[in-house]
Amino acid sequence: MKRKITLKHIAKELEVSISTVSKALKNSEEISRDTKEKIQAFAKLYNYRPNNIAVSLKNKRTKNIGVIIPDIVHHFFTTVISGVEKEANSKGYNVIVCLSDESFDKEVINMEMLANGSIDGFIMSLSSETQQKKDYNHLKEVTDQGIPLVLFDRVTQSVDCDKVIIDDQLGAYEATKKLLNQGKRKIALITVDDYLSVGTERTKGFIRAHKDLGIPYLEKNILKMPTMEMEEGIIREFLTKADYDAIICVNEIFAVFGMKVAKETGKKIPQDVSVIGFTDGLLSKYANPSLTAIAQHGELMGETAARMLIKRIEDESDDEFPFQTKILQPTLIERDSTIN
Amino acid sequence: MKRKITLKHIAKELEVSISTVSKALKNSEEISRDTKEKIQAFAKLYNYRPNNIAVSLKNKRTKNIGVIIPDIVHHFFTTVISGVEKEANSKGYNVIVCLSDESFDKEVINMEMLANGSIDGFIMSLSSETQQKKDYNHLKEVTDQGIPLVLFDRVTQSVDCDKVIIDDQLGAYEATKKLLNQGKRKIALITVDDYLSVGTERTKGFIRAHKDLGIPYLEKNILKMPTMEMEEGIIREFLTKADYDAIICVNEIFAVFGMKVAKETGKKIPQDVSVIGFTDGLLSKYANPSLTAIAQHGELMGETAARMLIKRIEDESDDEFPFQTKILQPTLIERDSTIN
DNA sequence: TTGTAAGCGTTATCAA
DNA sequence: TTGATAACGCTTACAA
Repeated sequence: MKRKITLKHIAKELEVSISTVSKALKNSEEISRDTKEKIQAFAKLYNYRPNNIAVSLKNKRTKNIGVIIPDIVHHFFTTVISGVEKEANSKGYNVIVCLSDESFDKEVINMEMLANGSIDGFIMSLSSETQQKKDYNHLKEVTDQGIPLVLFDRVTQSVDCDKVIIDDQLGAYEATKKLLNQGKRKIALITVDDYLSVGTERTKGFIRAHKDLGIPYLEKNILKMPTMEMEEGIIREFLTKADYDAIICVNEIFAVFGMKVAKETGKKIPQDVSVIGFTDGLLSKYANPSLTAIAQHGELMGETAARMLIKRIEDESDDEFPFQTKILQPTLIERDSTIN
Repeated sequence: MKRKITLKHIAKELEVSISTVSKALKNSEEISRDTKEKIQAFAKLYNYRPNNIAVSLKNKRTKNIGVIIPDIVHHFFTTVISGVEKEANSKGYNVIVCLSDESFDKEVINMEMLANGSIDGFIMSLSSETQQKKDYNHLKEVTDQGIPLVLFDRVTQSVDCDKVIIDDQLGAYEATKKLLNQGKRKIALITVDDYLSVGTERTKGFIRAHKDLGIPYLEKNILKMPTMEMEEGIIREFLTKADYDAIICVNEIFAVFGMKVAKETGKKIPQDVSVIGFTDGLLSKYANPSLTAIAQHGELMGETAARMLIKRIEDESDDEFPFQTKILQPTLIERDSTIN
């Protein structure tokens, strides 16, 4: 077993001091060419690499970014990680991923754990429990300590930090408007309870589109699911009883399932019922018929969040620049579940 | 901005030595009750938390696990991460996720980066490029340094380490047998090129099932895709020309798409054509008709890998126990794309 | 019962 | 041009 080699080993072997080795490997002007060459050759031969931990302790920079997300199974979060990874890696950062599992406690624990020196900054999306409790002390603790934080997608007004969101209201607005313009008058909306920021916004957009076009929306056609978790029974019951000619859903799983129930009850898609879902993931693409979707651009969101965070981390100036909220534009991807 | 408090601060404030503080916070018997209480109260008040980096440097233990996977968009890898996270967190470890993007170079870079002290061990699945090149020096370097490594799913014989795989051959074998037993005689197999370990194994299982039942398999009904990436054109062309009464695919994306093409050409599923896919993900569950799938138990795989790794990491005994390869059993989940 | 000092692997300042 | 030393924050053997 080849043990990892350190500056000390090289120094002893070549009978120079540790600091000479350190400088030589940094190609410092202070060291003579001969010595540098000798040391560099030796280091290369033994494949020397500085120990990240020691460097971190010294510099108080870990080059790690902590990402905390509610779950990893929803395609959207996956794409965000992918974007964060990409941007972070290109700037020499690693990504530590923690899952809160939609639990407040796990979110707090993970945050505390990482905040004790493991990372230079956080990128996170709030767990549903956190949004429900409206308890953001753990976030404030972290920002108080001067650790940069970027919230994305599920954010809160109560914490001062950089944010990246998509214009959820606009996404819902445009989807709704499209359907209304095509003559749909009985649109069903399957959304989530208002404590989830995305639920509120999307519902707002839905209502606003109706108002703007002077068409009444049907209160009883709005279903607010308790969480983003699939509960087939609730959706099935709702759609069985409701009178609708279109469905808009807060995520693609609900949408695909809604489509299924509609078909089961003899409705044709998109002729009888048009369906649009949030999140443009694999499900939407490969559903049958393929699903018209509101793309949330998760990868871009991740990249943007990472870029903002790294800028904050690497900002040397003492006068802090003000926090920003970047709002990305959703895109309607038209497929076969709506009339084009 | 509240700066992070250290032992030094507490020591100075309470006019004791740093080691007294350290011991008091560890509830050491050496320290008097009075002193301990005073110190603990102060630490609590100021919310003292030891700096992970300093502890890591001292103990040569980071409590971080590095996970390197080819991509994060395939549902299977996502579930593996989820399993690793779960097991790791429960044992006090964080998970650092790196994506190789199926690239050999990125795999090497990520590994080197993490190997320099950032993690206590690796869990990884080989990138396709690595399996193609058959160059595993980066893995050997790491194991030579005594860093534990657990390979999962895409593994290689060439590296001595713990491994977790599912019995891919068996999965394909059983799926094939089921179809043959139902009278299907013209099964099409959409797999991947042999350089990917999973491709080889699944093809073997397909062929073995035919042999065991004494039924000839159709060489021309086997399509080997260049990678796991979707290339609609290739699959569409293949299925358009082929004469088949069932399809088995190496992943659910291929399967769902295969189903689509079959339907487009007027075939009924499952009456005319039965379809089975590897990976039991969201796509399979919500496809229409829902897809019979060979579950790879990604979450269990992740948990198992993490458990094996942590055992290795925490093993104190000098006589190393031999490397293990755990083989998980796939499960056939029957849905509507096959006759039950 | 408390404190001193060495050490983990680096970097950086200052002295030789 | 090189080296000794202190420092990052913590742990621990040993001394007081």
